[in-house]
Parts: sequence; C-alpha cells; structure tokens
Amino acid sequence: MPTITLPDNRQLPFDEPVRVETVVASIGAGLAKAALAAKVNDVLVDLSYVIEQDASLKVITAKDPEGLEVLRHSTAHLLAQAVKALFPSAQVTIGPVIEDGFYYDFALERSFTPEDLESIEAKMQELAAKEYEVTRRVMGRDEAIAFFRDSGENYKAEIIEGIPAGETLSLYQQGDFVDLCRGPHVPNTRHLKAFKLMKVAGAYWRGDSNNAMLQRIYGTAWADEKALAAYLYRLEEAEKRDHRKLGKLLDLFHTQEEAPGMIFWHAKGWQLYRVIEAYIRRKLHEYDYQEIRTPQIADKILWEKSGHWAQYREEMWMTSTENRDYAIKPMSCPLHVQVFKQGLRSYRDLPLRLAEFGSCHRNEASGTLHGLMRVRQLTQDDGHLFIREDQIEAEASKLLDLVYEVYHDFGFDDVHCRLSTRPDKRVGEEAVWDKAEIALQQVLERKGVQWTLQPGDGAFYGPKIDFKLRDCLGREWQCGTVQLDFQMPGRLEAYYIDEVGNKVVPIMLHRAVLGSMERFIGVLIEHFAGKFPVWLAPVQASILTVSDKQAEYAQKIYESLKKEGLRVEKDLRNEKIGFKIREHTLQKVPYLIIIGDKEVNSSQITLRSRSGEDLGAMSLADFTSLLEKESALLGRGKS
RNA sequence: GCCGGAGUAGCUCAGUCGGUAGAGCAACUGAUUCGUAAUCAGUAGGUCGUGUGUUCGAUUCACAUCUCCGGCACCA
Repeated sequence: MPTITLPDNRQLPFDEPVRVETVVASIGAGLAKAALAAKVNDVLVDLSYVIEQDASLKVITAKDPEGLEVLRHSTAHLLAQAVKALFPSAQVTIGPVIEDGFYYDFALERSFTPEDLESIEAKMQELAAKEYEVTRRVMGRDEAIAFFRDSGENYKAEIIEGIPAGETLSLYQQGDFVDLCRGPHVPNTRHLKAFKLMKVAGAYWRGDSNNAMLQRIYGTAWADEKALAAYLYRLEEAEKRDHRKLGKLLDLFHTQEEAPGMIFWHAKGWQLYRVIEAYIRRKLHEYDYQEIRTPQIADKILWEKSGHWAQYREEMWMTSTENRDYAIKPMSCPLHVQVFKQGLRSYRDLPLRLAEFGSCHRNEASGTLHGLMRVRQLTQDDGHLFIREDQIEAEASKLLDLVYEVYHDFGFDDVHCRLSTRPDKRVGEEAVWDKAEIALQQVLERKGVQWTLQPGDGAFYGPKIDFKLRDCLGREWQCGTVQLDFQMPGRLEAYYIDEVGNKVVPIMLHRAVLGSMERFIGVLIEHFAGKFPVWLAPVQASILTVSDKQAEYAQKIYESLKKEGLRVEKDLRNEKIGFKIREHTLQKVPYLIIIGDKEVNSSQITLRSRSGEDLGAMSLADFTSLLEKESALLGRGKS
C-alpha cells in the first residue's frame, strides 16, 4: 500500500504497487506528457519503474538537469539506432552523456564521412517521429552475453564479460534496436527533437591506444529548438575568442610550418608577455624567491641520473657534439638542483626558493599541438623550493596563496584544482609516496579549497596539485602546478647539513604558477576575448587626428604620454575619423584619444572608450591619472 | 603518434567534372582635409602547401610528404 510523497509534501495513497507513469498521470496530463523520468527516494528511475513501498517522488522533465541528461542519453541511443539502420555492419559500443551533449562509439570497417553524418541525423529525425516506446527489460549476465554475441555485437558482449557473473542487466529497446544500458531513458522517442550531430572523430576502444580505433560521433541535444539554437550561437561566439584567430587579428604572434609548435612572438604579443613576466617578477620578490638562469642543454648523463631519460626519452630533443650526447632541457629541475648543490648548504638556508623563466623544449606528439596551448617550446614560470620535511605544509600552503592571488589578479576566479596521485610509471618507495600524497591532501584540506582527485596522474617523482583554466570552448588546460618530490634531490646527490651535522637530502617542491607563459597567454587572450585590461593591453591608447591640421599637437601628446611610460600609438593618416575609430576599435585598444581643432584650441584631449562610450574632453593629466588608477586594478576590475 | 577533414593573393574566401585562376578587405598611387565603427578612383599582387607520377597538358587525377583544424591516446 504505497503512499507517495510529492515535493510539495502532497501525499498520494495507492492500494497496490504502482508504476511511476501512473502516478504522474494522476497528477496531471500536462506533466504526464512532459515527464522523462523520475526520482524515487532520490534515485533516478524510468517512468516504467514500479513503486512498491512508501516513497518520495519527483517527476523529471527536460527542464531539470537530470532530465536533460536522460534526454541526451536517449538521443545517443537514437543515434545508435539510426547508424544500425543505415550501416547494419556497424557494431555499437558505448554512448555516454558528456557536457552539452553525448557521443557514441562505433566499430565499422570504413570511416563515417561528414555526409554520412547528415544522413544519420535525418534518419534519427525519422526514427524519433515514429514515436517508438522505449521499453526496459532485465536479463541475466550470461544470457546477455549470448544475446549480443548472436547479434554480432562483440564489443557489447566484451563489456558485459567484464561485469561479475550472476548480475542482472537492463536492456532498453526502441523499435528493433536493443542496447545494454543502465538507464534511465525517456519513455518514448517522441521526446527527442532538438538535437544535432556535431562531428566525427577517431577514439580508441576502451581509451587504450593499443586497441582498435573506433569511430566516435559527437552530438548535442537540448530540451527544445530554442535551447539548441542558443547553444550553437554560443559556440559561434566562442570561436570568435579563439586565441589563434585573435593572435593573428591583433598581431600578437604567429606560427609557421618550419617551426611546428613554436611561437614567433610579434611586438604586441611580446609586450603582453613582458608585462606578465614583470608582474611575476614582482611576486617572486614578494615571496622571497631568487631568480636564476640555467643552461638550455645538458649532458644526457644528468637526465639519466634525474630519471627523465628513463621516463621521457621520447619527448626529449637531443643534440650531440664531440661524441657527447646532450638533451635540450625539457624542464629545469635537474639544473636547479645543480645550483642548490654549489657550496655547502645548511639547514639554515632552507627553504631555498629558486625561480627561472625556463625555456624548455619538449617533443610533443604532432597531433597534440594547439596554438599557444600546447607547444614544443615553452617557457615555464618555474620554481623549485628546497625544504625540510617540517616545512612542507607551510611552503605548500604559501604556494596555494600565491597561485590564487595571481589568478585573481588576472581575473580568473573559476580555477579547477586537482590532486594527482602516483602513476604507474614512477620511481621511489611506496611509503614515501604515501607520505607525499597525504601531505598534499592535508594542505588542500586546511586551505579549504575545492579540489578533485585524479588518481594515477602524478609526476613520476611525486604527487602534484594542478590548477586548470578553461579555454573559450570549455576545454581545460593545466596551468599552475605544485609538485612534491622526495626523489630527485637524492638521485642528484643534493644534501644539506642539519642541526647535528648530518648530511640530509632536502625535499623539493616543483612549482609553476602560470604554468607555461605561452599557454597562460593563450587562455588569457580567450578569457578577455582580446580586450585586455589596461595594465596588460599592448597598446593602451591610440591618438587619432581628425585631419592633417592637428598632426603637430597630436605628436606632442604622443611624446608626453610616452614619457609617462604609457604604451601609445598615433594615427595621423589622412583618413576620416570614423575609419580610424573603426580600425583601432577592432584592434581592441582600451582608449582612443581624439584630436581635432577643438582639442588643439583648448589644449585638451577627447576620450573614447573601447566600448564606444564618449568620455568627453579632459586634460592630459586627468587622462594619465585615469589610466594609472585603472592599471592598479590589474585584471580584477572591468575588462 | 592514431582516425577524419583542410591547405588557392598579406587576410577572409570563391572557383576549375584536366586547357597554367577570381572577389572583398589590406597594400601602393592619386583625389578628398572630412568630428566618433568602412570617402572615391586607379594600380599591382598568386610556379593554387611540397615532391613524384599519370597525361599533349595537372591548381584540378593518383601516390607520398609537410603543416593546420576537430577528436583520441599522451601531457615531467
């Protein structure tokens, strides 16, 4: 005799076990039409689920986040159904929901073409319109294996073989299409309307590059056409922020075939770079670092000792001369250890904080290169702290402060923090790893920052905390990192003398705040969509004359602003003022200074903001103090 | 590295079912001196990513290769 409690605390008594859809129908016809699934005692279930005991019930529609997930998941099934209809020899594998959509992986002897995608999508529309009931049934594990083997679905059978014997599995059927799935699913394909197939790509079976490559079709699905259109518009807008596009448009940098994965910084991009570098230098000073500079290349022997050769040989660039092999440095840590090792170190010297804008070369796989985000020559805002064991917490904690402070100054408040633990390929004893992982976790917990665990993702010498920022399409890029290392100083024979005269191997904290300068600038460009705040903007103001007559006065203004240390450009061309404004606005210059006869006569300037606002006439002194005030805000104010 | 797509003027792109290519913007020249997002006219500009092959003839077809784009794997 279940009594069902609705979210508004209304109670519905039933005489016997009842299907969710029956309950929903008794609430109202409109709701019954919109219902996709339900939460019974907070567990997401199908509408066909039978409630036997007293329970709470919440009906899920496409308006709920869970409803959207169900919708997307069912759309993935619809995709598989359409593919099977058009390509009977295709085998289905998995089709999960992802952010903003779903994908489904298929095994097929040939590749899907973009044209195939169109016909598959049309088929999906056609199938959805048939308003198939989506039905659920359970099957024993062994029976399910046989079922999928018989239908030629070997990948599905393999998945089920990984499930413990004796378990029962749920299968979902719509028309003649059956798929193994945990569910829940929409009750009828008529709910699937607003979807679009986005792209086709290769993906390894079970995510392992030793396995066969499957064909993955990505799609997106929404509650209605309007939401779908809004999503597509959002993508279009995001593409306009692409740092590669803006890098060209704003004349910041370029890349070319002869140097894949390496950046040619143009004057404006390099100006931006230098401002960021100068900012970091101020922070290094504030946090008691010593900036150093170490060689670009070093004997292979050093890398063998440090462990890099064994772990990362593939990615290291090599060069040789006079029968000696050298590696171009992929990172600075072994070289910083060499600096630490010069002279005899005392426990009183610790913590010793060394920093370097280290130019590193890594032979990244060709398919991974991506604008500024993934390059083969990168500059880390690198640092290594040599510390005693009792200093771990204090130093790691200070690092978190530094990282969050810096990100805040650049206007990033959406930082994803990850703790990565021991990987398969590693050096060092398990007990040391235990200690290191616990230490980092404790620091995170005491700081009270939000973080997630990434098991197996640590560096080969120790666990790490990573800070990730998102690009305009929502892809995450690792920027800052804090890595605890109990291995490398010992491998490279570094030690200090403790209070009682013993030689002790220091612990090393590797850290980068921005990560790679290149990547950080890439994210920064997209974050601001090229509209850099005044302190970062390569050109802070452009001086535009209305006609030739004001050239001399404009030149004077230009000189005095330059003398103030401001980054200004002048545009004295014989062009209409509207044209000049357009050009400099497209260049996203924060302030335009308009000089006409009026300004010459009153010894003033007229100011226009990047957003098109007329800020009126003012003296040069007023303008410089305005810029100064705004620069002091860094990236924390308006952009 | 793997799967798929792409590479044509400085930029954005059109085009050639095999007969050596075109637009807009930019550049250059001239006219215009014009007050808040494009003044007008003219000129010049490309061995169609690279190599090899097929062909009377290749930017177009084939093969190889490089780079880029989207994923996957990787990411000290």
